[in-house]
Amino acid sequence: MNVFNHFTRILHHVIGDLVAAGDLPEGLDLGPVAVEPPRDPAHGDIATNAALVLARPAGQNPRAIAQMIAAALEARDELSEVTVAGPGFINMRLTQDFLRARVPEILTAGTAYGDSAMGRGERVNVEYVSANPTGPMHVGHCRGAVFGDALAALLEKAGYEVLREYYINDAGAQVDVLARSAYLRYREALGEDIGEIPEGLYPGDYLKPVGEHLRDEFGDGLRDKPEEEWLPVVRNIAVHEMMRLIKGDLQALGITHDVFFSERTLHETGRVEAALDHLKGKGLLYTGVLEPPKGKKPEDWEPRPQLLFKATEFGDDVDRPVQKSDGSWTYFAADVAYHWDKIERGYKHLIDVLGADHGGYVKRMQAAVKALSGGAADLDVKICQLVKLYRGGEPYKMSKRAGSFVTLRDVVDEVGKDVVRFIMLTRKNDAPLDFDFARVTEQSRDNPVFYVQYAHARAASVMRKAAGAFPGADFSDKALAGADLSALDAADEMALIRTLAGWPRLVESAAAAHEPHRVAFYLYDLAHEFHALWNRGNDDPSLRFLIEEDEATTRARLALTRAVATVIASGLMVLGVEPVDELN
RNA sequence: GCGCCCGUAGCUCAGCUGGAUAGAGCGACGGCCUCCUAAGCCGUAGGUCGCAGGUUCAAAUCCUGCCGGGCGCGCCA
Repeated sequence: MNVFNHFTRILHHVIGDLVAAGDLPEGLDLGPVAVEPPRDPAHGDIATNAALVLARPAGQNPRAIAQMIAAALEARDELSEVTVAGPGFINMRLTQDFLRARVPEILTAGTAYGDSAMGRGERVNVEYVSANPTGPMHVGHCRGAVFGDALAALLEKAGYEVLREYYINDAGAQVDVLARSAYLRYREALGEDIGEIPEGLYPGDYLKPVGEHLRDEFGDGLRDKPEEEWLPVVRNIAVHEMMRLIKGDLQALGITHDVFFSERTLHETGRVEAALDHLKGKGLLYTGVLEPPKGKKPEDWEPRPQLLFKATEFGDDVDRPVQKSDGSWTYFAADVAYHWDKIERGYKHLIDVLGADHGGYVKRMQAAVKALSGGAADLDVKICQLVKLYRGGEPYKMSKRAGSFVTLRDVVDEVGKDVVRFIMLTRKNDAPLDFDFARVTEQSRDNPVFYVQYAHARAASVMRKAAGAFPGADFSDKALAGADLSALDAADEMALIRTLAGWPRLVESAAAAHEPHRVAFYLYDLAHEFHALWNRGNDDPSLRFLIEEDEATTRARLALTRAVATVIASGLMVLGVEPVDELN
């Protein structure tokens, strides 16, 4: 149950009754009415601004409205206290029984606790990673990869039907470069001395196996052919091999996509022309001359008529070219076709996860989606800022030219997938992130992954001890869900339950905002509360979870412990991190 | 020059889409292990929420203008 949605419905009923009784006017907009936890817990468990936002449209004093609403709410037996505070806030306090009832709810639901129907099964297309198929993934890619994957899982938890998609940029000049680089490795595999890899080609060793693969398949059959003949063949194989590499890298991070969409197929099947025709049919394509950007005029700039999309009609700053001077389509044109394809597949909600260098791309793509769908589809573009690498506080230098860039695989091998995933989500996506190898492998308290894992492991530890202390007792979740919880009454125990009860709301708000990092922060806070409760037992043994001479109290506390572990596991599942029962 | 993002404690960052007295970690200082994992907990210190206006019952949050940083700006993807 989302407690806040529950009381939103109750509040709407109360207001409806007041309208029916003539105490409030009809036609009030309840949209701005918020039911949320007060910032200061001393104010209660639930607060609403209803009286404040209704005062003006109702033409009444906010405190007077608040009094009427509060009087009606006092009849609810979930609430132990209803007060009007300040300018007209209504503060509510939940009864202990209502809060305690969340514990069996969690134990019964298991990690499905927090699942929401908010998405109503609506389909969402999430495109992420989409790294160029020219080599293994490097660290720069892994933030977007983890972010997209966690966002997809979060949306699923919130009740959406999610498709995870990867766009393969296999049509541009860079895959021709890849092909030439692979061809060189092919000649090398045939025994030729190729010397230094020329400037402009990819120098990495990862192309050597591709060269050997080509040799094994074709012998020397490609060696004396002209480039126009071997290039398409080599390119296809090289791209395929690079995608195998990338998929392996992604798997190391625990990421799988449902659809790998090839840019090349858009060109080969005429989908680009079709999409542009579609725009042309709406009168949104024209031939025109663009102004050069002021202050940063390219040397070789010359005014040139070109085919433009009227992006300015949909909020962009300038109209955008879809055709290059040699007649081929721009990357944008293909992307227009790609997004049109998504729309035609029935997706009304599109999300693109892109790197920071694509920031300037957002408006034109949103304009295109608006134009293509006639406003029926929306596109949210999540920009992931750069990850700066450190080792022990020192910036970690990378040289792409020397081929010494850090691969995603290096990072995962060194610190583990769970650490990489969690750390990538400890910043908002649009804030830069520092990643320090030394710190995240240290397993110290400033490493949030281990902090959260430790809480989960401690919970598991208590359960192990309990089984030994009470031989024959049934401490299964099913049994604990039926436990008498009246022993749970301390302020910090109730506070912990409140936090647990906030998980469904957090799922919904994080999903609505497309912000999976909120899950990571929530788990950190939850772990902190649990650690604090745990340590209370160090000062006062009667407050420990296991009281050997009091099974009833023990059962109640174990139920709470399992509820904490369950919600942590539920959250970690969204982040794609394995909960552990022991640390080392 | 234009667009987008960012600016919150010494450092790294949250702040629940406008709520009440702005929070956490690190760093500093001081406490807590014969006892469920001290990889933990508790306390102290630290703030003109970049600056100035505006919107309203209420602004770190929304609007405008500046200041500072990042990314981008036709034939790279």
